Amino acid sequence: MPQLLIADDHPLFRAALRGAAAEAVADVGTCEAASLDEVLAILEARPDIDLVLLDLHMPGNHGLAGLAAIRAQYPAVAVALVSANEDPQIIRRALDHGAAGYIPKSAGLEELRDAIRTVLGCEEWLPPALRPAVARARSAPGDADLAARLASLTPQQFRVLALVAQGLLNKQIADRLDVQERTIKAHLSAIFEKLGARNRTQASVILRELEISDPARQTGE
Amino acid sequence: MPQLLIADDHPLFRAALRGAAAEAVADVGTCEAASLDEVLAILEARPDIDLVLLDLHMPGNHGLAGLAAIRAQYPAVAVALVSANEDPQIIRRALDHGAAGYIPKSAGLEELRDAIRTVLGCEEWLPPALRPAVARARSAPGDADLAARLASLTPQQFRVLALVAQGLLNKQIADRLDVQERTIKAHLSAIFEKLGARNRTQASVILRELEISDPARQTGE
DNA sequence: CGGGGCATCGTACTTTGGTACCAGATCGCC
DNA sequence: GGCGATCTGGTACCAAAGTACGATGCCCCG
Repeated sequence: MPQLLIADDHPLFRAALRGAAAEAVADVGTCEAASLDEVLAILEARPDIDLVLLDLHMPGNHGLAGLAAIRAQYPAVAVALVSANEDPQIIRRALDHGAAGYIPKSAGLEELRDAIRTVLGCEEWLPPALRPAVARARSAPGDADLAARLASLTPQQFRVLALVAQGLLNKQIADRLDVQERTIKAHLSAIFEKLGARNRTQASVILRELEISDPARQTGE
Repeated sequence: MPQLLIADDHPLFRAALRGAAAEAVADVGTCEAASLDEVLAILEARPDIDLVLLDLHMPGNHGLAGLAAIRAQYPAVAVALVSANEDPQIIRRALDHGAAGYIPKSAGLEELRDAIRTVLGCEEWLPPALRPAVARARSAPGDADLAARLASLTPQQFRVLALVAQGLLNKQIADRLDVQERTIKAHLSAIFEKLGARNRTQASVILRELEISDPARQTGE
């Protein structure tokens, strides 16, 4: 019985996704989250989750940071993004960062069902209308590389990086994760090595590059 | 003779703004820039600039960072933002951060002329259609505070902060600004004090909060 | 002319960050 | 069982960051 986590801050839209999932797959279990923190907490508590439907823009998740966090901490979980944005460049970036699918909020019920079924079957799904454009879209320079670097982080390393990017001291991070400061230092050395950074500030910059994904540049002008 | 700096990465739109400015004010001098770096270079070279028309989204300037940079480094220069985004919340934030006006790209020639005249006369200008909505919009919590803190930075301190946020070492920043490392440390202590940060990473986080202002998030859902 | 803000730099010190080299424990997998 | 990856930690050392006293000169403004 496949387990689905629906992450969106709009209750109505969550209900719509839940309905589509129930119609798409027999005996599907669903749970819901309204913020990125909730998503990570649920994933931690329930290792049986197979798929996350993740809103690109929800509290705690601006851009691709949430996707990268889930991919790094729970590599076995598939993530399909849900967003109003239909820019092929953004979709390209999402796929580069390991998204299993990309569902526009403008999708109809039929498309929604198809998408959920496909992604649960471990296949990639894109809106049919956008497939050619996405195929044409070039990956952002260095973006695939960035994705590979971030994906190479172990779950614990990703948590450390996230706390570093908030400006915490090593000691504070150690307390938060319930380990010794020495261990944090070990993780950080590995993180710098993998990301090609030379100090914590540069590593923070790299992580924050995911948070921008600036749709306005392409669509807003 | 008022001096105007037009900052937009689209040559056609620069031409339109230049034309409107010429019609709006007799004997106006204009120059142009296509990136934030150019803007700052021109402001450095020409202290006679009175007003900058600044695109919200141009190379090197994603969001309000460019506005804050100009306000901190050249407090005497007025800055009017130009953007396709018409979200009252964003406009509110821009005003909180010291913008002299906000010109939507959908504005007609008549509005454009009016806007340039008004702002050059040291008065605030907003698109008439949006004035009530902006007046109603509450400032983002802590945003006015953030603006005050950033505005209290001296020009040199702002440059130091910008370099810190890129992950540079104190020594590298010192070389870049052609001073001793000790001086950078002095600036950083002052910056931490003003921003309420306790280390360089936290200061970077504060600076990067300006880079968001993501139109698609508010309008696209 | 005095005061204040700004920028510059000096010495000495403490704290934090980061590296080098190392090793035990666990777990999944071939 | 053996292998590799991950997480954990220990000692030691050096570099960088940040603080605490200080100081000089400049420029603007009342």
